[in-house]
Amino acid sequence: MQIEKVYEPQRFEPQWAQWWIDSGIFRASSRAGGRVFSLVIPPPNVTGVLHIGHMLEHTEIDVTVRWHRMLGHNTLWLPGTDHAGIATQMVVERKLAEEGVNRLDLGREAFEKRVWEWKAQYGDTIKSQMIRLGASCDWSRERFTLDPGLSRAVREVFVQLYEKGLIYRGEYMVNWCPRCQTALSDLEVSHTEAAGHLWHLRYPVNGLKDRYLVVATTRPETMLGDTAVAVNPTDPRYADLHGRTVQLPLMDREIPIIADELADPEFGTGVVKVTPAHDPNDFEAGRRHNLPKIQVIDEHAAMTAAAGPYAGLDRFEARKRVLADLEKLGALVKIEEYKLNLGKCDRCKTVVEPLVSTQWFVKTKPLAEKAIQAVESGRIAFIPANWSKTYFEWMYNIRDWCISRQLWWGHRIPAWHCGTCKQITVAREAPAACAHCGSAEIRQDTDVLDTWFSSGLWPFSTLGWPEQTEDLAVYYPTSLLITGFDILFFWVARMAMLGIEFMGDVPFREVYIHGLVRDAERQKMSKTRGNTIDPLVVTEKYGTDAVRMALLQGAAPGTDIVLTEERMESSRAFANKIWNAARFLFLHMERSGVEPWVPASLEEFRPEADPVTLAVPIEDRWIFSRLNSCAEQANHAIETYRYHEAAQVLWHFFWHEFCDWYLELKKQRFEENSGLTPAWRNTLAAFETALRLLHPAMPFLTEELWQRLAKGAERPASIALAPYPQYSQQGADHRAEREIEVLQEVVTLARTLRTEAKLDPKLQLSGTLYSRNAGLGIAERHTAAIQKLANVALEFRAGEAPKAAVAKRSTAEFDLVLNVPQSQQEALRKRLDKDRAQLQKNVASGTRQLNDPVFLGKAPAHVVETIRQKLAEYEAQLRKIDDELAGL
RNA sequence: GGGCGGUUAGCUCAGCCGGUUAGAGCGUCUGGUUUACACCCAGAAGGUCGCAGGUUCGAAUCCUGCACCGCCCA
Repeated sequence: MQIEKVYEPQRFEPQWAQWWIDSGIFRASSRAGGRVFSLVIPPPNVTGVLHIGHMLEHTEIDVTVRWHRMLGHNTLWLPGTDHAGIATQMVVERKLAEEGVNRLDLGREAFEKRVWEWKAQYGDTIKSQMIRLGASCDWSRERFTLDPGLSRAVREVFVQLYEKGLIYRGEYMVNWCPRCQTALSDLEVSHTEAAGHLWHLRYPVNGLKDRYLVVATTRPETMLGDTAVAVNPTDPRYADLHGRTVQLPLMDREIPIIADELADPEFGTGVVKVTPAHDPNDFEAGRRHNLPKIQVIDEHAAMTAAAGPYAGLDRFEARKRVLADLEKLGALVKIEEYKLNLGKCDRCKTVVEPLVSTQWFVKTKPLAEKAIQAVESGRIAFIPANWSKTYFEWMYNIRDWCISRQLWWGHRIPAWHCGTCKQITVAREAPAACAHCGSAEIRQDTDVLDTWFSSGLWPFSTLGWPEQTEDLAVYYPTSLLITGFDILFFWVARMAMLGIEFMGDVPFREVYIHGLVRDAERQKMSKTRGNTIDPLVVTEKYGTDAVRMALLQGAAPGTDIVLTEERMESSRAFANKIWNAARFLFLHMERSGVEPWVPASLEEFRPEADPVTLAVPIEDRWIFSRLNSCAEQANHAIETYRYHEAAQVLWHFFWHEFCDWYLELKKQRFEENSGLTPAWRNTLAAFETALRLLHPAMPFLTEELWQRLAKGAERPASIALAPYPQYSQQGADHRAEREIEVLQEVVTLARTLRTEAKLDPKLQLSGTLYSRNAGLGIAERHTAAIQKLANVALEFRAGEAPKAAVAKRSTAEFDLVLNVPQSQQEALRKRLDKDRAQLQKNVASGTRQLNDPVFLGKAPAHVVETIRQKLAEYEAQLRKIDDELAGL
């Protein structure tokens, strides 16, 4: 039974990753029955690559999913990808540009073909990466948003919403990206602060000599499209001008002065220019006052013919020329520095241009109301709960959703325009004729839908809707969604609205919002900063399990995750520790002539008694009690998404209980050629149980070791299908825990004393342990173990240590005196002084409380009692220290 | 402008529905060539819990204000 000296995950991780998929153990069955746990993946971009944020997300999902699977639940993790309209189209366009081709030259059909080719080439990258990282999803149910079934769902939803009047088409102000050549929703525009200017322009009032109005603008080029100026109706400065006109410089156009709330009397001069074609607020004002819209900037951000002499110029060039010309006219009266908010396209960072155009919209208010209600009533719960506030904030202020995109990669809008009667036919399948006039001269709308429109259906479209499939019946609503806050509005909110509308029930019962992965300086990771961590690179370096553990350790709900090389190194050390614990066991198994073995039933295991003494070895009783407690904590932590706590509990148990104490105690017990004794069965069962506890967090290592351990036994095919250890009341052995605690206390006492006295570690010492209570008897039972672990031979005496004893150290229960040379007195005195100060503080604080009648009157009895006991202990310890100091 | 969150050991963070001497990992220091592991073992040092008030017998924990940092929405 050879096992390599050092943990080398690269040797076995890829094999298990592949075996898990090939063996189909993560395939869900809708007919399996039992409690259901289902979850859909937040679909990554089909042509993208995994970044460390995905790995965090997938690790958290995987821990939860594996845990449910081990609990025996009917568990489904449904994977898949998103077509990511703009992003993917951009990538392919860039690729074409390298070949000197643009998409318009190519034509729509040929372009779409190229994108599909691209998808075929790169579409499986994510999948292979996820497999490598051990994601336990059901690949037989993998979906892509442009699959025929999901496309059908998209058309069905579009048609139904249209028929309900919740989708409309109309001419409105939208965010237009001049580079992507498409409309964007409000969410796809990110606002950044930028240094700019506020230019003050002077417009002469017609019919009043020497009377001018001064307007301030950050975008002077739009003045070419001004069709009014506005003053506040309550502003006395301009009350006499209502109904008059001004003469627009450069264009020499007469435009009205209107009274409208749009003008804020407090801001600037209190007069604003009104450009209904190029500003959303002005657009609304224009509607209120029936103003004409003059479009002076086109969809390429160039000036239109309506801009007169500026026609054809780029918007920024036009700005310079307009300013220069205004200055010549003396119409530019002031320039101020100004911080402005620039709206940029999320994808390409081009400054968006507000343009009036005809687009499709979803009327969101009625959908949002139900989605709000679902969270208010608790049918959807956010974890951490605070995220519901952000959700409500957005939902209450929701605006209609522009869903049409002037792209070629996506779901084509199922609407046909009639060339004859100009009416629109919306249909699930391509109609032969116009539904209104019967004309065959119909053409499908050229726009595609916002990608989020299709991902909004993800929790049910992936399960087969609109077919009433078995999967849909069993796995919808999904149990949980784990995702990032950055897509709370884009995706989570839309799924909530659409799921409730079309399924009549919420799409998920809980939403766990994870944090952001940051670097050692707490910086966000980004390609431009160059501080990204490639999951596959670090996985190769440290092992997937170590990276997972490193991520989990930081994954406290509501906080960001700081991932550093040091943290991954220490996690690898943990993995190495487990590896070596296994190695230790395997070596001794060989010496003892023990074959790999696991219990026939992996449910609860009861440690067996020694056939001679008829007693269960104390360390076995203890480790099973500790396992029981660890199981309780780990289950609770995973159940409540406290991944950091699960990681910590498992880490501490394995390293500092199983390795530091249990295996150290076991070392003395192994015998050559003993065969598979009850004690061996206890040890192997304990180790096997510990591996199962760790499996959701570290699937590869635990599978590798478990398979070696369980060789030949009747058992599940994989540790992933073995039961997750559970707490049981009978499993708690308080007497065994007390025994080992005493042992630990005495051993630690002796070690501390030895180090403090700076004694040769190899020197075998003698000493005396004193105690006034039953602890003495317990310690005495473990004389041999104490001797071995602390290298000290003890005598045991009832009562207290002699006052004058030197090299003495005490706990509440014990005094330990080591027989050491007299030369250590100064070191001892320093330590005693320090301990004394702390104890005096404690005694003072306890005494104050116990002398306070108000405290005694109001504090609960058990608190008072605890303090009373503690105080007595402090006082006793203090007396002993005083005695020892006196003896020095 | 509106909203949310943070400030605890050198670093990264737990703890916060009030109640023992505030914890962990990493780092630091001291010592260690015990045939599982130096990716290790043993031990130690290190914190006025951002500041100022308040509530309470009792506050890192609850309330108010302030400062600084971060994020989201307009």
